Amino acid sequence: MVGRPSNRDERYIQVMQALVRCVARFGLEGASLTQIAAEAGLTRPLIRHHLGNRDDMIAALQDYVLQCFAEQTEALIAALPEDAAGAALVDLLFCETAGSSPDMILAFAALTARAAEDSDLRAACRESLMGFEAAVTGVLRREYPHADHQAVVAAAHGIVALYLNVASLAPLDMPPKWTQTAWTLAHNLLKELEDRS
Amino acid sequence: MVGRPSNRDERYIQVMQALVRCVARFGLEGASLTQIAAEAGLTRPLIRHHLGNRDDMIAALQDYVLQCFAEQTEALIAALPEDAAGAALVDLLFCETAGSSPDMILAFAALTARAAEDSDLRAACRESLMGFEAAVTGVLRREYPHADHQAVVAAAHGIVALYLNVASLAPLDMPPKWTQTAWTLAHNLLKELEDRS
DNA sequence: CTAAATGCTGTCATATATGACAGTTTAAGG
DNA sequence: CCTTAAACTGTCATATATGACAGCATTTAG
Repeated sequence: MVGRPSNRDERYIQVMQALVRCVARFGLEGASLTQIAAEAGLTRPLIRHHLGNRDDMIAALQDYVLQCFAEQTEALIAALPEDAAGAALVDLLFCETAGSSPDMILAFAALTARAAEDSDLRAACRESLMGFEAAVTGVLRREYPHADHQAVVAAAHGIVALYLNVASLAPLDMPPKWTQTAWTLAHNLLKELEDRS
Repeated sequence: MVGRPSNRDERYIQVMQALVRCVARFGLEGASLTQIAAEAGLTRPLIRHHLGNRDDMIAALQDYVLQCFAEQTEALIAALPEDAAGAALVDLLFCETAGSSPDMILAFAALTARAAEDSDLRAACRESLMGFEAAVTGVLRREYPHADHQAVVAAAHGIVALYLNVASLAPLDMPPKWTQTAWTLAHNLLKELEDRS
């Protein structure tokens, strides 16, 4: 092989991360390509060289966000201990930075808004979200095998809803007490499952 | 008074409703003024005539959305029956169109994203949200006066989180079972309060 | 009928964003 | 050193969005 080595993959990651940050703050159409490039520490012609025009970029963003979601979910599940997996999951989601970053959740929300007009995107987002809930359901089902299936599904739904709520309202800088209430509530959902096992 | 009668107030409402719809779909910067005007059934120069430039419009949108939120919350609370107010509240939020429309919630979410860079807006959104939670807390506190205060606050938080989640994911057209799970979960929060009263 | 105040439209200039591409530079292999 | 392939930059043309304003139309009071 002859020629300068390619750094497309690194640039791709670099631009996608910048794009996630920009979309989280300014929305899908809010950030100019120049802003995105600056956020990535690059120039506009360069990011175009690597990623194509704007439509190509947002198409790439869709893949990136949904794939990151799936990967981080998988990693999160894999990192759980054998015992008290549910409690560990909740703690990871709410306290640590182990889950997806708020910016990623906000970018997902921006995609969600656009999904109203793009049936493919809508299906993909739906699947991604259901996958997340299913993963949480799996963890709880394993920890509380004797609990009612519907109760487990409901608990997983509640935990996911509380998590998404906290993440998407992160820009508001809510008081610690507020965030803690969400965390406590999530743990209560677990405890209720335990009591009914 | 001499001169043609003013219709500023009607035009204001008309444009704000169109703006809410556009912002819900395309984000704060996503919709052009021409699109907004078309959505309102008007022309671009006309909406400028009544509402000023773009910055004026989004400033007006902030007031409009936050005020609508407060008013609709108040109306919602006022419409509750004496007995089983909590259950009625949940039913109204999830089933009927009595609560804020999904578009309004999505517009609020768009404002939330911008709040990261505007401390006044951040404080206003925070206050609006806390006010909503406080209103729900008030309803529950009245229905379950002997329940632990923290438990009531937590239940209100959970109901609000579930509601916001359902509303902001409305564009994904989630299956009925999913929405119903959120509804059931909200009712479970009430039941748990009742059991501990 | 006249004047006044407001609603409404057409149109221009400007700013910004985007797309495109020619040309330069850099790093590897032979 | 020479070739090659890819990264990178400068710059132009175009499209779109916005701001601004002059002027016309409409409705009311007197």
